[in-house]
Amino acid sequence: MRRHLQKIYTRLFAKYGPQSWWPAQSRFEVIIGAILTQNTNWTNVMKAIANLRRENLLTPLALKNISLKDLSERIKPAGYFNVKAKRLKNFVDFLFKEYNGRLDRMAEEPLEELRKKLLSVNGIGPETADSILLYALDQPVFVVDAYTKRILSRHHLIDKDAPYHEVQKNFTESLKADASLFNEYHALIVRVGKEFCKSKPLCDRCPLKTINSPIFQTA
DNA sequence: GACCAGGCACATC
DNA sequence: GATGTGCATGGT
Repeated sequence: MRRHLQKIYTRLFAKYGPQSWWPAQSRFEVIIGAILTQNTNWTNVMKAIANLRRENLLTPLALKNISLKDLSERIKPAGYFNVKAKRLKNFVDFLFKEYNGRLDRMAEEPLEELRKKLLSVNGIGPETADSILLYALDQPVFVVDAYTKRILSRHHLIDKDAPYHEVQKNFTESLKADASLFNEYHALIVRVGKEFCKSKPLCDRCPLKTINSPIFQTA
């Protein structure tokens, strides 16, 4: 497993180079994006964030003060707008309740404790929590997403419905706990996934096709 | 007009 | 504990 995961990273980095994630202008914007992108194409999320930016709504205080209805109107392009407006509100309420609305205070929380607290917020699951920890707070936490599972399971490195934590463990046990490495690795997985995981003919041209993984040893 | 996208919570068995 | 379902827009 370790060798495969290291090889996949090397291969992806060689092909694509640094991705320099997260595409956002502030830590708070990273968190907003992490919630809005749940099961949603990033281009739709960008439209929603542009709407928020236009009205200077990308701050904890602004989102605290806007009504649920007004917020959902503005994030419509991101889809699931009623659910997501509530989730954004839930996070902001949490931020004010626990940290006086300040991300710098939240960032002082010990990592494990903070992760637990984030997961207790309704609408923040493991991937969103870990995205916040890694991409907003620069903590060495590996983010697992649908592409991660799809790619590893297609290479027969994990079961296709392996639980989140199991998949994550493979990475943390195989790699140095380095935030910038985890940052690039996840971004690269999304990059290659978007490009090559859409159909079987594409899959055959994927840069990961020739890694020395079980699926190609037995084929 | 299907099908999919950087999930998550909740109902039901 | 496993499985199913609702949530919704915009691009291919």
